[in-house]
Amino acid sequence: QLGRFINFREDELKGLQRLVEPRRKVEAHTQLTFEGQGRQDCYVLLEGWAACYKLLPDGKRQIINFSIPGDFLGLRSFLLRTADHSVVTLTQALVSQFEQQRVLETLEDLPRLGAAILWALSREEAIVVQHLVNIGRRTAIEGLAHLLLEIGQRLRVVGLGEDGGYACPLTQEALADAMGLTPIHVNRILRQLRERGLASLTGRRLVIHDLAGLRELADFNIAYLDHDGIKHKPE
Amino acid sequence: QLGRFINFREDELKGLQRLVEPRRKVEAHTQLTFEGQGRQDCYVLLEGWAACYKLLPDGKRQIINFSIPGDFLGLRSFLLRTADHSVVTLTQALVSQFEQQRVLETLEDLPRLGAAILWALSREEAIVVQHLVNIGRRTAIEGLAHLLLEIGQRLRVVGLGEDGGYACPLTQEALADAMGLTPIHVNRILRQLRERGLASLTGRRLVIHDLAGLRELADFNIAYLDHDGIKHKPE
DNA sequence: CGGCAAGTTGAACCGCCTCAATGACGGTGG
DNA sequence: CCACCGTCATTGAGGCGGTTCAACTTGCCG
Repeated sequence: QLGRFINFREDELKGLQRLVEPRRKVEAHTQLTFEGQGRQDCYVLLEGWAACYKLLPDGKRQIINFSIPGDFLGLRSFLLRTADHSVVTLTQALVSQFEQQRVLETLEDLPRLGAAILWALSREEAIVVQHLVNIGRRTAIEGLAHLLLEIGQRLRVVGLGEDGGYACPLTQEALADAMGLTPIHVNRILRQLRERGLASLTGRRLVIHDLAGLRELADFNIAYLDHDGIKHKPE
Repeated sequence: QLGRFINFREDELKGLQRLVEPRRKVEAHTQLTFEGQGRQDCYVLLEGWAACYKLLPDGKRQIINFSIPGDFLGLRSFLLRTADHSVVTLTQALVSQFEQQRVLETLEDLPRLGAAILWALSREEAIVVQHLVNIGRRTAIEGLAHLLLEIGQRLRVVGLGEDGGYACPLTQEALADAMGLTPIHVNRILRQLRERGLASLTGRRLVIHDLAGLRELADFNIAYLDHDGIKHKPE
């Protein structure tokens, strides 16, 4: 995945591989990291879906973003003293773990790897920023449309999206926690999308009936996801 | 500012200094970067306040975060192909500019500098994530209280905050665009904060009357800002 | 067949928005 | 020195989007 940013040299690939510990299979609904924990490792999600979220004292949950295969998990608080969020799997998943200390050591030898991670983090933040706009300044239907389009595009980049839809294990409750809404309202918004002939989410699968219409509604600009790093500008 | 993360060596400081171009004085309400622009430089804000935001087609504005002295401007889209946001100054300001190309070259020689930037970016993202929670899952008064506390704490870290309040040039409109509300509603919420004896924002200055009460209301946990990098864990 | 998680629908309520008007302040020019 | 102006703050009345509470359905799995 990082390879989308720069073309790695041999030694860089080797260094990267040394970092990755054996893969681990994980059940659905398992906590991978907890908010507030001190020592933090970072994962790469190889298969399955996960969500990164924060909890409030009264039990409300805000999902920061959804992770699909190829994404980092916990990259954000990797260098911070305490994790600022929790991560939970949404489906069965396959992950591999990085150790903080070893990554830091490797970074000193392979500076270009650091730049690649910097790029990945920037992209992740661009996604979070879009969610902020979704919640803050878009109506429920616009924001939800945007979210569904974004996920579709990200899936396509890693080869998991087909035209016209994708397998989507997100429950209405998960979507609600991501959008700052109630599951009940998400249900009604999904119905609106269906009745308008734009998209329908039924039985773990999203079908897009009118891509152009959805994009127009959501004001979806692909630029923040489409980049493949600065490969286009070789050093 | 980056020095809060690691203790730099001599050569690293020198390399850092070579990167920084002459300081530039900028008027209030000047655009520093535009969403969608291709070539991007990155700034450090030395004096004054700025805001980073996105615009929607219908003219609505979402402020992503506020920048105070010591913050990077545009760090997030530094490595992305197109800027995902705009930056505008809110007051008169003093900035110095980095050039993308030269930073990338320097990173190869000084890998620890890369780690420090990675840390700064992580911290910035943690702030954005808090805003997401403010807007998504907190009520208007809780979220606003949280935002005001966060700014106060950040100011204190750079030596600009006094106990009991701080100079705050944010208009109610700016606060509204940050919180996903209308200026009118921000006004009413500020009144509530005043009437509850928690804090009052009048004439470019925020006075905090009951810090503990505010923190309780906002569920403010300082951890996401308090860290000073991994200095505590020398390599 | 029983049980649980997720989805669906209705009715009443409230937080925040919209539209509209007024007030307070600092700057500018006559 | 005052009249004028633009920007920001303040307040009211009415409406909409989204919530809350509650009930019922559907689908899956043992």
